[in-house]
Amino acid sequence: MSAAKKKAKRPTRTRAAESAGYTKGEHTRQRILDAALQAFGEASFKEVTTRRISAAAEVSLPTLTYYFGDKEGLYRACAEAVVDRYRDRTSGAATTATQSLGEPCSPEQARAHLKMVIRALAGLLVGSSDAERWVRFVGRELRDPGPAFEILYERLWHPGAELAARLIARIRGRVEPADDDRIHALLLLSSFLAFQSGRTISMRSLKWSKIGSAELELVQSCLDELIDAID
Amino acid sequence: MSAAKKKAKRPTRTRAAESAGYTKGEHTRQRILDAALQAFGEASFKEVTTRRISAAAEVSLPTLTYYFGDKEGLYRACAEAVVDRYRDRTSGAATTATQSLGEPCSPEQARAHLKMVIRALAGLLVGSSDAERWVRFVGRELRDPGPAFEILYERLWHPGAELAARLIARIRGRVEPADDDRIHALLLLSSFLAFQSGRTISMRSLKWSKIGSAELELVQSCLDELIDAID
DNA sequence: GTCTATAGTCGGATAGAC
DNA sequence: GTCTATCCGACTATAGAC
Repeated sequence: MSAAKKKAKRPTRTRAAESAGYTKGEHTRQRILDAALQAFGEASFKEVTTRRISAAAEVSLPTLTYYFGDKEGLYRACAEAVVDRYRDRTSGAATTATQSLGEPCSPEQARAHLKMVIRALAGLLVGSSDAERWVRFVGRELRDPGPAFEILYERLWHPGAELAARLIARIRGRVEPADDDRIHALLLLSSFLAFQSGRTISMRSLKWSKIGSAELELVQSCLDELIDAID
Repeated sequence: MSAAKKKAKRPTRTRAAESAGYTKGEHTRQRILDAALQAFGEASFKEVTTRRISAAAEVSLPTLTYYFGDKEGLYRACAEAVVDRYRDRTSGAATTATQSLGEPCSPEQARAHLKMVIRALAGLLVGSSDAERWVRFVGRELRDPGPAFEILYERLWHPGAELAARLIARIRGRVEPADDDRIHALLLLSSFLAFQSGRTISMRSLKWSKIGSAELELVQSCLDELIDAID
């Protein structure tokens, strides 16, 4: 509860071994982070135990403390890892779309960009198996704000939602997005998020045994229809 | 973990006092249920403590055991209470729409019915303040299946999603819903659910300080647009 | 860097009095 | 019906050896 140690005591690891690329410590740290990300994808901050994470990472309990200070520090580190990895994989479509907003852009171009952004999001979820867990992690934290809310909202959700809202505004011939555009963006992103986040129910409703690229393609064409309907 | 005591030991309360309407026990039981419903609306099964519920209901801890057997029994009782109360308040629009499916029905009639069902859902959320918590409870359980998943899926979600899918099929001139119709229904209901369930983020994105009937009206007109776009 | 051992807290459930 | 008292397991975090 002491407010001072925001960044935890993050191991110094200053001297030596930087030429080798990885110190042994960095490797351990990464294993812990992976295990934590997986765990926090499946359950909430309170539900996940540090014991479970340490077991999955095959380290002892105090090792988590050594690298991340406390449970909250580990949680925040997960959020930052998600933001980074997510950025790497969607920056393409996002920056293209963002650039297009700088110059004059026809409604149809904006529409195409919006579809592209949504497709990039969806593609992310098919390509890597753990991206599915990131979505659940992010969705949960945004619905029920916890220690990582600010990180995820400011660096992930807000930029994405704002981009979508601006594209929708352009589709409608506006420059600045109005409430109406933002609500549309919110519903669009929410439905996509909910579909992924609620895989269990989606699959059960549709009698699918998995959500592969074929299934996702169907969902995407529905989303495209929704985007085509804007205006 | 013993499979036998499905219904917990539910107090007998067989004899007498049925003419008075409520025994003292029923009143206590209800207070506990209300407190539990509120708590489970705000946090998950694991996160909520029985201690907190008993404190909120102003009874001692073993009293919960007396009425509901154990924590899971209480949780399931909450789910059943939600199903019942929800049914009471939306049966109007739902049965009207369901009946319309029995007889020949034009696409435009089906579209109007679908809008009506969505509006009934939304109205439920404005009318009573605790309905908002039911939505969070239901949404959480459906996303992350727990002890009450079957109850909520079979008696709440599935009927609703199937009704929506059938109405969408009719809008498109079909009789039996195809995958495409079901996906559309899923996205529609999900976006609505997500909007409510993620109030924090919705309000922050739109810079609203509350979600009252005026705000909900805006959301509904967006949803109407989405419904108008079907076909 | 990573461990074992343990302190201190809290949660679910039960025994048994009234 | 409702309570007080209590057991026992599981959790987070820390002390200190290696």
